Parts: sequence; structure tokens; C-alpha cells
Amino acid sequence: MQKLPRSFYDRDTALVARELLGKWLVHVAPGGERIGRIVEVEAYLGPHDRASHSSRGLTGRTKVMFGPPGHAYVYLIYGMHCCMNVVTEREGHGAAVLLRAIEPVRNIAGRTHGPGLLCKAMEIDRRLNSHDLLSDDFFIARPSVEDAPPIVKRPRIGVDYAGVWARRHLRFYLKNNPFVSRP
DNA sequence: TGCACGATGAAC
DNA sequence: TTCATCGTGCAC
Repeated sequence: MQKLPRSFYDRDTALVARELLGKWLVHVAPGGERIGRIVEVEAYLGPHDRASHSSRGLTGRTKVMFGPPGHAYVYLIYGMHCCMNVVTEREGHGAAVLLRAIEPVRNIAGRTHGPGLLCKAMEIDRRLNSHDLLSDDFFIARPSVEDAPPIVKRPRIGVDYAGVWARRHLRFYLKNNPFVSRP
């Protein structure tokens, strides 16, 4: 298991999204070390992407997205669920990858097939917003044995308000994986 | 200072 | 299809 370097995140967001599939999300949480295999993600390209939070510019909430790559962007949605993103590209760009589903690897209880459920199972909340993913307690790693299963591309979920951007195939998941939120 | 609205999940 | 529940962004 090898921690991903900063340079992994400082690249094209859709490419980073695809390459995050199969990687391990690791959180050394109070309840123990929790590990999940990333099986579903969505790319949010930047301020020009109408589905992205960064399309409203640099605000209190989105400042993490405009920060340096390799940090966690965690926010509260619908007043009750947390969603976790990984900041990508160079500082100031405003892009991120939403983690939508994981497959349990170690110490994972409950369902994981959705961004809110993923955070609950991984013990991720807003206290981890802006946390550096090159830290030792919260990071993403390349597993010692990594396969390369086929990747499916689909429109993103829940962004119908985004016009033409809602139709872009920026959601990626591992084909036939039973832990994907919506096959 | 007030208010409409979610990158969701669960129940009906 | 409906609803719970509250932080954020923007209107006033």
C-alpha cells in the first residue's frame, strides 16, 4: 500500500477521477483504521462547470476547492449528510472529484453505496474539510495488488439543473461492481 | 437579516 | 414521490 503523491492530484480532473477507481481510501479514525476501495466517482471540472460548487466562484465553502490539490473537500448536504471530494489540479483552478461509493476492505460497518453513506461508514465529517490527504491519518493509497477492470462512464447524479453540463459523462464506476450506488 | 435550495437517503 | 434538516449564498 503506497500513499498517492501530490503530483497524482495535480492533473486533469477527469483523468484523476478515473484513476482513483480501485484505490484505497484510508482513515485512521477514533473507531479504528477504516479502509474502503473506491468504486464510483464524479468529476467536477471547475468554475465553468455549471454543476460544480466552484461555479459560484471563491466563497467560504468553495475556498478549499480553489486551494492546492490533494486536500479533502467535505461539506454538509441537505442538512444531514456529508459528501467527500478530493481537490485536483493546480491551486486556484477550483476542481474536485466526488467519492460516491466504496467497497469495504477493512473495519467498514453498514452500507457504502452513496456519497453520504460512504462518509458515514468511513467516519468522515466536516472536521476533515481541508485536511491534507498526504497526512498519515487520512489519505488515499495504491493497493499492493491493483487490477484494471473496465470503467463505465455515465452522466452525474442529481445535477439536472446544470443544463448541458448535466449530460456530460463525468461519472465513472467499475463495471459490474455490486457496491456502485446506481448502476 | 431573511430565505430558497441543495453533488442524499429512507420511508411510503 | 415525499420528506427530514441546516449551512450557504444571495437578495433585500
